[in-house]
Amino acid sequence: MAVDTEVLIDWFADVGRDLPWREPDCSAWGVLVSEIMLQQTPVSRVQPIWLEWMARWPVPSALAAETTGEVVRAWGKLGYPRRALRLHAAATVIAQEHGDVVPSDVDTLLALPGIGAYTARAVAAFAYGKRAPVVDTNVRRVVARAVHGAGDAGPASNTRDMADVEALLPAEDAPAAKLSAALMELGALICTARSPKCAECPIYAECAWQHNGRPEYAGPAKPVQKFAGTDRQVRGLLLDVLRGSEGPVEKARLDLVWHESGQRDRCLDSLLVDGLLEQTPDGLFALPGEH
DNA sequence: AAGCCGTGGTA
DNA sequence: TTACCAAGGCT
Repeated sequence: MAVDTEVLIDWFADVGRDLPWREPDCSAWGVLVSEIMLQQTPVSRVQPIWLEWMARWPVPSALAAETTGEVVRAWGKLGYPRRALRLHAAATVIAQEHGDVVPSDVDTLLALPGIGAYTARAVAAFAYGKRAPVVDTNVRRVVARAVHGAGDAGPASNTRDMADVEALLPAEDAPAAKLSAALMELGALICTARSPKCAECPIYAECAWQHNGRPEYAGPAKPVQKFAGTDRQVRGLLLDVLRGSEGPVEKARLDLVWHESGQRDRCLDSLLVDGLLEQTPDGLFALPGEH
């Protein structure tokens, strides 16, 4: 067997990080907020913001009562600020339709904005101790190596990836949820993308990748996202002006952040369309609700 | 379903 | 320095 469930669960209990959203008294809301923030953003950058949010908005209805502009401002530089809008929208639905209680059912979670296949199951498992295949980039890499003997995971295939993990999960809810956390932690701490620490791996002896002689990744090349010069960069620069200002600003101020006017205006428009910015009646630009 | 959506750390 | 990487989701 390529994955020794009990060994992994014990390993996680031993060396798993003491992250605040893993504390036994952390609410399901706290878990949900952490999962959204952690989408594509490292733990070290999420932790301080998460602590601020929990102190300020301890329940979904508290966040829902804020303007989206204030939420975007508090999101800071975590990146992908549309996540903040979706979390605000999810909090609103939870407050209004679910009695301010984060749902525990995967399908109900999936219906909320910003919650996809990973996050829905992560909340079910980590907040409610349910058995659900939690598949993120770490787990995909661990399974690719330990189970399939490959150097890394190929392109994601939701159905197949979840079936792979499902097959590893113990039958009972509690140990299954523990294993889900352990698989993620193994990928984050040991079975990393670059320079995996195989000498410290709790399942080294059973790992199919080791048995295969640690072959290099042989799948299709993974697309590399550019950043410099993209709309993503320009949108970030524009939004950063508003995050750093008390109130609305004139367009001339925004024009300073990027030289190419066509791209600049396209990005400004897309921010308005997304609801990350608003235009005031007198033509200034502001975070939504902050004027 | 391939590409877009931020930001910063690391090798 | 460039390139890769980081608890994805949406269209």
